[in-house]
Amino acid sequence: MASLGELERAVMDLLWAGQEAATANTLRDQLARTSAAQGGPGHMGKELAVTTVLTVLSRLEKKGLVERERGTRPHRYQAVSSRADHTAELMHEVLGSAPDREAVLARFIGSVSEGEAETLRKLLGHV
Amino acid sequence: MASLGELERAVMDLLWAGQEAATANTLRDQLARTSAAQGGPGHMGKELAVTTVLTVLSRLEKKGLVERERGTRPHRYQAVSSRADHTAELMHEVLGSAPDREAVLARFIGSVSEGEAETLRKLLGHV
DNA sequence: GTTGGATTTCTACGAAACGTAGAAGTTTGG
DNA sequence: CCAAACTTCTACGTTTCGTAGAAATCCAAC
Repeated sequence: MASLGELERAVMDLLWAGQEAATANTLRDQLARTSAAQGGPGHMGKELAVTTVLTVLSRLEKKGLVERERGTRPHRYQAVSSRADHTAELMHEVLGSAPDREAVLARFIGSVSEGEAETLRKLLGHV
Repeated sequence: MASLGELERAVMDLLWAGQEAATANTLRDQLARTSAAQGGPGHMGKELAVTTVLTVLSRLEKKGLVERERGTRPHRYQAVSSRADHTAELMHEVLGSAPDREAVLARFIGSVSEGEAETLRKLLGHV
């Protein structure tokens, strides 16, 4: 239940990018803009129905990725955890399903850039 | 296109576990046994139709996870890459989609057991 | 306090993925 | 050549996701 659809991911990207909680309407507008940016100059951003955005937000809420403030009238939505946290969690999920964790880590480390290897060394305390 | 269904994963687990390439029939029998083991003593392993297994194998082949020898008459199937390789690749996929790779790695490392941290230090050359 | 516009919830439909397998076609040992 | 084994084709039910209209709800202004 971890993977996201295309639109779900786009919404999460917006929520992760913005610091404030956002409303469905705001998100719909931002989605139009970002899709326009991706589609090129001539490609006008497609306006989704606000109900579409709300449906997606509800699904994301059910998945535990988003929470909403129900107090305010236009409900405000925000990501439950940061993108980095979420992605790291995903990585652990992927890793966790393996009986041979060490072997996986070995392969994983083996194909990491030198710069990132350096980062990792630092993060690991590197006594 | 990276995620697998339940049966697809069960098949991959068998292919990863066995060293030899396996036939659809073999896999069907093994699937019956392993599902019986999971289901408990009273739960007799459900025999899938061979065509079911073949369908799944074809789908896995299309996904690039499995290859088959077409020469032999009962085709023989095997995993394209080891589970460790595959899982590590998945981890890179998850990580790759993030613009803030370092932050993700930080979170990831932060929630790794001390034993594994030690393993990682060794793997990283630990100069 | 009623009403209209904004907002949310409910319901729904089409496409794709997956579990499942019968029907039909192909291959091969005898 | 033929039957048994094997593979491919076709198909259906379920779940997930993009998409959104219809219905219900809420609040501000009158």
